[in-house]
Amino acid sequence: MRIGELAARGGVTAKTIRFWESAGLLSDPARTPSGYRDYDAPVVDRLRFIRHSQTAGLTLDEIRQVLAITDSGEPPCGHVAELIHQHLADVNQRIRELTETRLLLGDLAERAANQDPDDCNGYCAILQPPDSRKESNSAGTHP
Amino acid sequence: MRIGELAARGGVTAKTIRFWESAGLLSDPARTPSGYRDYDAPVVDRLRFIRHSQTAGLTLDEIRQVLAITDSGEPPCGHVAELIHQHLADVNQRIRELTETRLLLGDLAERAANQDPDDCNGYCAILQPPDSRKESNSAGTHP
DNA sequence: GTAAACCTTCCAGTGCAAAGGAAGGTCAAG
DNA sequence: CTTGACCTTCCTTTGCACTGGAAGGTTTAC
Repeated sequence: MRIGELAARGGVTAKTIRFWESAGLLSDPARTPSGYRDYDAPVVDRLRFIRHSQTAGLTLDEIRQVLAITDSGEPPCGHVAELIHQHLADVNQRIRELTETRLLLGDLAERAANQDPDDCNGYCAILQPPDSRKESNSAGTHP
Repeated sequence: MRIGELAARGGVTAKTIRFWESAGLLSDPARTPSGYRDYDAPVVDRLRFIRHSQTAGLTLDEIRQVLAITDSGEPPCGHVAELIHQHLADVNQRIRELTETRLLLGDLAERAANQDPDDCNGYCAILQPPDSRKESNSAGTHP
């Protein structure tokens, strides 16, 4: 199978396959006499594996490491479990941050709804940090 | 005040200030006779405003637009409200995605805990997509 | 008087994960 | 025989927000 068909079957572009190859996620494929890449069917599974691992939040570099261990014949379970726990922690942290951001945005949206434009002395009052709204503002650059 | 002091007061680096200036978020400051940037105290507020807007999820380009409107003397409330609602939607979407990822990772972590390395025929069984571990074929690849 | 700390401009690089395009070679159908 | 789809390598660009470094000028402290 040539790269176009593999790309279609794996749900990626040919560009992406060449890129993954150059990044060490795919080993150098066989070539036809004319130099075209010639793939076996199982490579489709490998592509799926990579995409699935991406969905789980692993970077290409981490996926590359897991694949290298897998390819060595060693079961990568310990390494993978470690990566997963690390990512679980990262994702939880990111969710916490975003939840905080959402609260902030909700507050801003509410404020935007009852904002009198005349109160925007200095910088837009909607976007002012809370601690600089309670005092009279000192910002006044108004070119 | 020179750039170093402003940086310290604004909680950013001097490099960042020059970058923001080049990106149009800060107007060209006055200069000392020797060419050093010479800032007024209110610029600290502007830095804070930028950082706070970043926390709210706005890009530098969007912040630049809001600041341009503010600097024009026009109240940017409508524009800002629109940006905020857009970002609220983005953040909610991102949280949904991450929550899904967390579920997936939790599942993977659990699987990793009771994984027999011998079951890793082919690729690491922990990271296999569910539909290739079972017979059931529910095609549901999501971004 | 000198050394350190600070400032200037300009150019290049980082990280991630590709996408875009140029210049050319190959393959199958009509 | 020609068209056009597909393939090759190599190089550049994207987006975002900086960060690093070189080469030089200025200010401040001792």
